[in-house]
Amino acid sequence: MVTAARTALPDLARAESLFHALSDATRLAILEMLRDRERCVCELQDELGAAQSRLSFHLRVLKEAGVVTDRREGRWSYYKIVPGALADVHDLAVAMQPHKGVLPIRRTGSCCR
Amino acid sequence: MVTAARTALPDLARAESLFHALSDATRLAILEMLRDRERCVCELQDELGAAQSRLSFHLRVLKEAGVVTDRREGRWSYYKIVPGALADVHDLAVAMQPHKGVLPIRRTGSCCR
DNA sequence: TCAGGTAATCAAGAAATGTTGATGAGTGGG
DNA sequence: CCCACTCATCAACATTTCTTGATTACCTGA
Repeated sequence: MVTAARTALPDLARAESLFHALSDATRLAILEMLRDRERCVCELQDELGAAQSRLSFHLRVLKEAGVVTDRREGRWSYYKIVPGALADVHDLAVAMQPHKGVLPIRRTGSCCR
Repeated sequence: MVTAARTALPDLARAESLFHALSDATRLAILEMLRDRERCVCELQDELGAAQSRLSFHLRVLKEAGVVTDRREGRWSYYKIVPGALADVHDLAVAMQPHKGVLPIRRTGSCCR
């Protein structure tokens, strides 16, 4: 659990869920397919060779993390990337960079306690 | 599993492991602490109020993902962020951005198959 | 209205991940 | 040499995540 305290990460839960959404091969493959245009589930199904319920599961994870949105059209659901989501990932990576001005290593006899 | 095919992600496994390393609150808290300077395990332990074996577990995940490195000094192990790792995250986020030139939605009667 | 196509949801099981407490290895002070 | 300290590793368990197959709901064309 870890209590947040003050942190450079504006929203810890958001970071967790974003990174988790991107931490799976199936989901990365989906995103790769969505990079040029939106797709319906059955297209993803065909190209990725994955079961429909499996795609539904992963699409849900992506959607709940705000990485994709869906749009219903007739029988089909079209999914596309939310560009801002990847911008957020980008920003998080920047925010997590170690500070440039490297502090001198503390040389206090004992390490802690 | 999902067969890779050609993908914009240079190394899918690397992306998976990087994002997975960042998808946990404890690990993000550790990274937050390592942002200004390196730390020994017991410092992390004290500040985060986490059991030692738990920190060891998470530090290993971060290390195997190439996000941190460790350095032994006497009894202590000091961990610090590998700056290039976050640069990689940054680059991945950029590489995954949807294409700017949005292709027209295909209007071919049937969706797929 | 009915049949077939598309996709979300569910339950059950499998697999991966995280937590805890215990043990053991290496280090260094006394 | 001994003891306390730091830390990695381990086994056992708890929890979460993923996969699969079945069911359900909805839409559309005939």
